[in-house]
Amino acid sequence: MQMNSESSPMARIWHIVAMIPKGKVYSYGKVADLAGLPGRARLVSKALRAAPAEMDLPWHRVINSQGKISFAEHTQPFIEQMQILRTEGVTVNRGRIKLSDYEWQPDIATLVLSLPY
DNA sequence: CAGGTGACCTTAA
DNA sequence: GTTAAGGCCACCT
Repeated sequence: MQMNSESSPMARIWHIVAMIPKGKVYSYGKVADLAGLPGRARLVSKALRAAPAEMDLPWHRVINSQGKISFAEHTQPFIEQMQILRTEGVTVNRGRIKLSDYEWQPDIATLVLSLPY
């Protein structure tokens, strides 16, 4: 999906989230950074809520900077996110994920080629 | 316009 | 390992 430099902030966020590989996770803040929106992590959560279901965006791979699922524990969304991550091979304990094991390490070259110039 | 609220982040203790 | 404060920004009362 190639985009021009006029793509909306939300579209750029979706684009980055779609690049997170199965079995990996990435934080709201870092997604915002790669989308060219430093300091706007909250916009990422908004974008995930607003994403059309048909996009099949891997929203579950986005967690907070402390390596935890951001939904409140024991809530339905929390449980759902944890279950999906586990089916992808991610170990989750009490909503915590070890970033040293599962954080996405984006490839700069690939990234540059897929972003607007 | 003035708060309050979030699927947030960094820093400092 | 925590938590608290301050910052942040889009939205809603």
